[in-house]
Amino acid sequence: MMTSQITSQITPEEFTKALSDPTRLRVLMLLIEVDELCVCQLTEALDMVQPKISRHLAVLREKKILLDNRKGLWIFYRLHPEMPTWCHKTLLALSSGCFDNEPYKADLAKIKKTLLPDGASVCI
Amino acid sequence: MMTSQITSQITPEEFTKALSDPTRLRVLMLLIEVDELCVCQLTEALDMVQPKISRHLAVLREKKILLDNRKGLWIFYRLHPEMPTWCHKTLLALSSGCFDNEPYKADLAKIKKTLLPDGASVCI
DNA sequence: TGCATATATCTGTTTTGGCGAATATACTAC
DNA sequence: GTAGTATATTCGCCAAAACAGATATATGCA
Repeated sequence: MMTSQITSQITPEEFTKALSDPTRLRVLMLLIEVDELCVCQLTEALDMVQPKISRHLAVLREKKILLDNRKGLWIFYRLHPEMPTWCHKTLLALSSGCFDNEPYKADLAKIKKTLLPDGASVCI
Repeated sequence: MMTSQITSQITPEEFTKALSDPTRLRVLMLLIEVDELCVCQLTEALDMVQPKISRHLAVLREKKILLDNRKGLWIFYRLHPEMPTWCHKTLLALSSGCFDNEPYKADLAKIKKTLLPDGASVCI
C-alpha cells in the first residue's frame, strides 16, 4: 500500500518573504555555490553573531528551503533536495544578479578558504 | 559629448524585498503575462481599494521595476524595459510557481476578461 | 469656468519582523 | 557524572512597513 505523503508545498508568497531578508539571501546564495555549510562557517563568513545566523536558518528550515544534517557537534545546512523546481530556478536567477557584487562576492571568497581541495570543510 | 548616465541599478536585496509583499507579487505576475495594465484594472482584478494598489505600484515604480505611462485619465504600468536581465529571469521563475495556484490563476482569468481580442484594454 | 473620473499621497494606527542578550539544548571527551 | 563546544530558542524592545480613511492632484469635457 502506498502511503500518500502530504508535504504542504511552499507558496510563492512564503518563498519571496523568506528571501526578503538580506542575511537569508546571503546564506542562500552561498548554498547555491557550495553543497553544504555548517553554522560556524556561515557565522564566520558573514561576520555575524551565531544566534542571528541560527534564527535565520530556522526560518529557512521551517519553510523547507534548507535541510539540516547533524554530523557530531556540527550541523550542516544545504538546499532542501525536495525544493520545488521553480524555487531552485528563482535562486539561480537571483544568483546571476549577486555574484558580481558585494557582499556576495566576498562571502563566497571567504567560504572557499574554509573548503579543502576535496570539497570537505574546515571548521574553526 | 556623451552624457554619462548613472542609473543606480537595483540590488538583489532591494529586489527581493520588493517582491516580498503578496499584493506586489500578484501585480508583477500579471505584468509578466500581460504587457500593460492600468490601475483600475488591477484594483478590479485583485479586489482591493485603489489607494492600496497605488501605494504598492509606487514602491515598484520607485525601484524601477515598473514603468508608468499616462494615457489620458488612465495610467498604465508595465515591467520596466530597462530592468536587469536577472530580475526578469527571477520573475519568470516565480511565475512558473504561481499560475497553477490561487490567487494568481484567478487574477489572470479576471484580467483577461478586461482585454479586447486585439490586446487593448477595457476600463470599467 | 466647474464637474466628474482616475490616480496619488498624506496621516495616524497597527502589525510584522529583526535584533541583542540571555539561556537552553545537544553532542563529545574525559 | 563534569566540562567544553556548537547550535537553538526565548524574551523584550524597536523600527520598518502595511493598512484604512481622508484628502490632494491631474486630466478631460461641457
